[in-house]
Amino acid sequence: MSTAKETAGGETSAWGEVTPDAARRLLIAAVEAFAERGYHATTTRDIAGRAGMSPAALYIHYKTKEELLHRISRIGHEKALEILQTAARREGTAAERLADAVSSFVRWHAGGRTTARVVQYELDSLGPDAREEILALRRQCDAEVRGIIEDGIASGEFDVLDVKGTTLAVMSLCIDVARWFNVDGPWTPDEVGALDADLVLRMVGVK
Amino acid sequence: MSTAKETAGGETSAWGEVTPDAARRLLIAAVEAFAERGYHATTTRDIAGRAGMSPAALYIHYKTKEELLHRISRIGHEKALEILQTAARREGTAAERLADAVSSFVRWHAGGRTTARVVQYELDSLGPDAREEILALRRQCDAEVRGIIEDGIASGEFDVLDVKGTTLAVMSLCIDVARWFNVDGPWTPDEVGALDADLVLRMVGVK
DNA sequence: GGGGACGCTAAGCGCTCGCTCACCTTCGGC
DNA sequence: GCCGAAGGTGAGCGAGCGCTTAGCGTCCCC
Repeated sequence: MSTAKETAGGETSAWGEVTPDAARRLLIAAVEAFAERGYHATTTRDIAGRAGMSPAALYIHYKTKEELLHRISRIGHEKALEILQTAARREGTAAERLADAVSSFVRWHAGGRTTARVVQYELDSLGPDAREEILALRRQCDAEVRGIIEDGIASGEFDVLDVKGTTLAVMSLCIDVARWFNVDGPWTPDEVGALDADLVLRMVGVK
Repeated sequence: MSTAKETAGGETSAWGEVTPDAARRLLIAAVEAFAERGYHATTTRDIAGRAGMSPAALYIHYKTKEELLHRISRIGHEKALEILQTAARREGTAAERLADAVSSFVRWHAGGRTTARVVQYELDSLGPDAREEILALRRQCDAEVRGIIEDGIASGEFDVLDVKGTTLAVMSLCIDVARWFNVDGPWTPDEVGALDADLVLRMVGVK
């Protein structure tokens, strides 16, 4: 549904929906800065500088520094949810859909590590209202994965003791990729995705 | 070895080695503040205030705010390594030792979530030299787990395709507990430890 | 081709940060 | 009973923070 662009690839290609051009450049600069140094260690001067603009330019397009984080977080979570929904709703067995969900979700965390880091680890830097909005999206992500696992149990494909706990463990495996994945490391995002998909199938008792 | 106190329990009980008393109180205050708000969002006035002292008192016991993080990080990593070494070197099959390592490591991350959060997620806030020192400890932790997995493969207990990748996945499962675990949630640290140990055994092909 | 909306900058405001310094207390040793 | 070390405080420094404001160029529209 919606757009049909790259799912797990380019870092900057996913922000096409942000306009005008200057606002998008600032947002991409903010993603990079937040990912490298963290939200609180990043200054508005740093963001504006990366975007090739003066510090004041930021406030033409965004009311506060926090609004930048909020926008990044919401767009990122919406993308993550879209990835999981696509995998959950496709044709195939529960095992196939779970493997698809994990591998594409992991690919997104590895390939778009810069974005994923901000999305997954800077949630607490948001104010209460914004955080609650993002948490709702995160619960939807959990629900998509739990749905697939429940399907697999119902069809007899999976052997799972604790649905909630296993769901959380699957999410852990995917999300933690954003913490350790290194672009210069020994793996490509595809390889990590395939590896983790295999491990997850083992966790739910397939094969 | 060394002390024989609680492994996964009380937050503040593990800092007995820090003296004098005022230095320990400041360090515990720093752990709490860093865990709640992050290193960069925490002020030295906040730390001193939590310890019931004036802002200047901090600099009698620590040269900089970063030295506090460094001390916390080193002691925490040493504790984590000790937990994994104890499990790796005990008697028993590879499966028993792996389950022991995962369950006690997860218990530490869940029960001591405040400390574990700082230890696992504030590494990048350290300067280059301190970070490199901590990374060496982290590599030792990985090596302990990888060792158990290799033992299990050699003895024929485990069926693992990618040793390095599987090791990383096991660590991910344990470490990510510090991100999501909630003291007021539905699980005790013991329950999460047992659940994750079971899932890890499935990942390495036991049962 | 004049005028207003838009996008942006230079300068700087008020504030809080990490950290320092001059000074004060407490206390064990002789 | 005096003395120096150890541990603490109140005040405040210079710097850098998030954000604002006054003003400048560049378009589009009629």
